[in-house]
Amino acid sequence: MSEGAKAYHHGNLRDTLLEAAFTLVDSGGVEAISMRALAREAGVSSAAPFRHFPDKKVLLAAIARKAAAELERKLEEASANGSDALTQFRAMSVAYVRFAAEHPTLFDLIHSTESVPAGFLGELKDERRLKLIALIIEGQNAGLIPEADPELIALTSEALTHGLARMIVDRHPRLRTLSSEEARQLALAATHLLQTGIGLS
Amino acid sequence: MSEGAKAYHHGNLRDTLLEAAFTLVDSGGVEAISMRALAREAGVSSAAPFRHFPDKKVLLAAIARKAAAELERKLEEASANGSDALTQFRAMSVAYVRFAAEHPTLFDLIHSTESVPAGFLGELKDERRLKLIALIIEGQNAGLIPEADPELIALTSEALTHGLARMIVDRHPRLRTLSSEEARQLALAATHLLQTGIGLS
DNA sequence: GACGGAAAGTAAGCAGTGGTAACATCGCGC
DNA sequence: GCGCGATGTTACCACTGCTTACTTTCCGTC
Repeated sequence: MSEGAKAYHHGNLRDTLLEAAFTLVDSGGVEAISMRALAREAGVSSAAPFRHFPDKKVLLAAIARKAAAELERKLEEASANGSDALTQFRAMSVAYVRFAAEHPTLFDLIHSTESVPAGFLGELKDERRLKLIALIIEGQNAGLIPEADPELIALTSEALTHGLARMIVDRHPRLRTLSSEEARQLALAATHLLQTGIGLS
Repeated sequence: MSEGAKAYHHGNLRDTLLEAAFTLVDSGGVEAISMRALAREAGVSSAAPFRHFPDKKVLLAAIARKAAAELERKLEEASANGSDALTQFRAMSVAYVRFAAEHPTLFDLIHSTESVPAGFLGELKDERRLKLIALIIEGQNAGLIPEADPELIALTSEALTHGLARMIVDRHPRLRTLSSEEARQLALAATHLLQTGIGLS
């Protein structure tokens, strides 16, 4: 097709829409997007998007999926740099909180019930949980982590990091206006506290 | 006004709307309500609600406020039964997670950024944080809690319980379909783990 | 008790939304 | 080269939040 004349068919509308929606959600939240606005921006009629996404929820799910993949990539990347199991474990916690601080609306979307038909994303989280448990066991075998129920340790640690992340996203009074570097420090301090224990009986 | 004839003025539209909206959100989430539907249900014209709530966000904020008050009441109630500071501290954590498990959409609304102009609710959370810190110091004075930075302990504990609550609300693969009794047990186990520590250096 | 303004309701309408149906056009495989 | 499925388009529907202009009621003041 020629450059100047706009073709009847867009070419790769699906990707264009997804990309635009992704950055819009990242910067302005879910409420910032509408099918029609996306269509307008892509220079296409308002019904066109529905050829690629049966309804809005499916679009949101696709965005969530993309965001989750991105998060997973960063977790992967973070843990890859660690030598021993414990360091990897910590690095993943920090990366998780950091992602939430840097992309709050995407983080929110990933976990919003509506957008997820409990399929792909659930599996992703499940996979990560298994990796976490594997890391813990590895750490236990290496004598770095004492013998407690790995599942409970994983769950508690997940809860702590997820909680920190959520408190940041939810603008907890103590944590609002937090840089990602501060988020890193906080995550480290909290996980350290978890690891050493408060010391109660 | 007579009983049978419907009066021009509703009488207490504001409360009626708020109540209806509250239970609707509780059972079906934020998306389940619309100004017009509420008006219809109250037997009133679609413009009437705007006499009492300037816009939808204000309505949602009012609901969030009500839900937050309810949550606070339950926390109060839970801690009132405890004898020592530590027991009260634990009871509050459990009550918090329990509320999330029982009223996920309300819990979500309370923390959703949109609905809250960072005023009343922020103060509530702040107040609770102060009470938590006070409890910790009290526990430290009584020899129940060792001498670590009370603020950090409070924040970590808050993160843990908030994280558990959120994981339940967000339908974490491991925690979906969780009864409120199971939520109680989990909260206890996790806080116990936090308190005794995993034991890492 | 009349009365006048504020409070609380109404009808009508606007712009915008998600979504559907019927029709148009393109491009690829036979 | 043609036919069909994928991908567009236009026109529409029901619905939403919200506003404007008008009406009715209540309630305090004289």
